[in-house]
Amino acid sequence: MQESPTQKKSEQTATREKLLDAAIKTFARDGLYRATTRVIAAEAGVNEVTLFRHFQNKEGLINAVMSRVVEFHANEGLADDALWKGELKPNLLRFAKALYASMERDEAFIRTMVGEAKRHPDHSQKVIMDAVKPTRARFVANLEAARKAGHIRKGVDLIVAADAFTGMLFGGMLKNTTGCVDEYTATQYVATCVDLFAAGLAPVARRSSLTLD
Amino acid sequence: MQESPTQKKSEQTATREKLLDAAIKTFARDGLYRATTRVIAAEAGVNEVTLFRHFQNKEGLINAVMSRVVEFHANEGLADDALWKGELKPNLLRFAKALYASMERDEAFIRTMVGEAKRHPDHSQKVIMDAVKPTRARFVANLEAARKAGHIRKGVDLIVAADAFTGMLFGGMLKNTTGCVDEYTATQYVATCVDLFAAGLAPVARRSSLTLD
DNA sequence: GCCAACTGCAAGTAAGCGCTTAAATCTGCA
DNA sequence: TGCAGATTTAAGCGCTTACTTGCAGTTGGC
Repeated sequence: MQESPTQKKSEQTATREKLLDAAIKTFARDGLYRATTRVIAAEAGVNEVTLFRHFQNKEGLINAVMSRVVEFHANEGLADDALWKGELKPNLLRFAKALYASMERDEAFIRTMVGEAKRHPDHSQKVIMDAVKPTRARFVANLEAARKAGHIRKGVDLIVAADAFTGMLFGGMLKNTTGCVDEYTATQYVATCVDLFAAGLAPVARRSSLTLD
Repeated sequence: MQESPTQKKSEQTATREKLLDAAIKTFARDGLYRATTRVIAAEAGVNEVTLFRHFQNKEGLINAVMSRVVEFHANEGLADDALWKGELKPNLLRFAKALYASMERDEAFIRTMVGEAKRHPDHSQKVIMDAVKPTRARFVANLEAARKAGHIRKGVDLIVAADAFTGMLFGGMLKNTTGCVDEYTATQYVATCVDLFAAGLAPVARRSSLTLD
C-alpha cells in the first residue's frame, strides 16, 4: 500500500481516467439514471468489475465525476481577463462569446444537470458553487471596475445584472440547441444580448421618452 | 363504439384525467424515465393495469401528457394582452411577472423537459412549437407595435430581442430555484431584467460615452 | 335481467439494473 | 523465478421495470 511502482500507479490512474471520461460522456448522453455501469465500463473499454473496484458504487462514480467537472471548469478561467480594459461592449462581447461557446460545448452535460438538479441537490449545488460562482465573482468585479471607469450607470445592482446577462446566454443556449429556432444564428443571439445589455447599462446623457428613434 | 352512455363515458374520461394529472405530476417530480407506471397509477388511485388499457404503453402516456401540457399552456394566453398600451416598461414588467410566475409554477416539469430534450426531441419540439412559440409571436407583435409608437429604438431585431428577454427570465428562474442564490429575490431579478431590457431598447436622444453617470 | 364496457385483483413474464463473488490472467519488480 | 497487485472473465443474486393474462366485480342502458 506504500510502495511506489511508478509505472503501475500511472496505469492504474489511467484506467480511472478512462472511466471518468466515459462516465461524464455517458451521463451527458443518457442522464445520471439511465446511464448504466455496464455501458460506462464498455465505453471506457474496461470491465464493469473494475469500475466498482475504483469507485465502490455508482454514487461514488457520480461524486468523482462532479469533482472532475468542477475542476475542469474552474481551470477555464472565463472572465478573469486581465484584458478587460477600455470600452465596455467589446469586453462583454468577448466574455459572452467565450461563455456561450463553453456552455454549448458542454450542452449535454448541462441539460442533464438542469434536469437532475432537484433530484440531486447536493451535486448541482456543488457545481454551481464551485464552478459557476467563481466565474460570476470575476465578472461582477470587472463590471464594478467598468462602473468606476464611468462606463456603467448608477442604480443597477451589478450582481443581479451579471446573473441576468449570463442567464440570458444560458437560456438562449438551451433554446437554440433544441433545433426549433431557425430565425437567427447563435452568433446573432449573442451579439444581440451584448447589444441590449450594454445599452441597458450605458450611462445616458439625457433620455427623452418623446424622441423618435 | 358509436353509442353514447353519457354517464359511463364521463366516468371513463374521469379516470383518464386522474391518470394524466398523476402522470404529469410524477414526470415532473421523478423525470420521464424514473417515473414508473406503478407509481403513476398509485398516485392516480387507479390500478396499474387500467393505465395500460388507456394508453397502451408508457410512450402513449407520455404523448398524451405532452398534448395536455401544450393545450393547458396555450390557454394561459400570456402576452396576448389587449392591455398592452402606453409606456413600454410597465407592459414589460407585467408580462415578465406573469411569465416568470408561470415558469416558476411549472419548474419541475420544465426541468424534466430541459433534461430530456435531447432524448425525446419530438416531445420537446412539440412543446416549444405549440406552447412557447405562440406566446413569443404575440410578444414580438406587441414589441413591434411599441416600436411603431416610438418607444423602441431602431436597429434591434425584435425576434432575437424577445428571445433574449424570455431567455433571461428563463435562465434566471432555473438558477434561482436551485437554492444557491441568496443575494437577491426573484422579484428583484425580474425587475432588474425589465429595467435592463427597457433601457436597452429605449430610443436615446444622444448617448455620450464621455458622460459620467 | 341481460349485455357490454370499464375496472380491480392476483399472478406472472422477460429483461435490465446495481452489485458481488471466486477464480483465472496479466504485468512489472525483486 | 516468484510474488503482489491490478484486471479480466464468468456467473449469478436480489430487485425492479414495463407489460400481459385471466377472472371476478361493478355499473348503466336496453
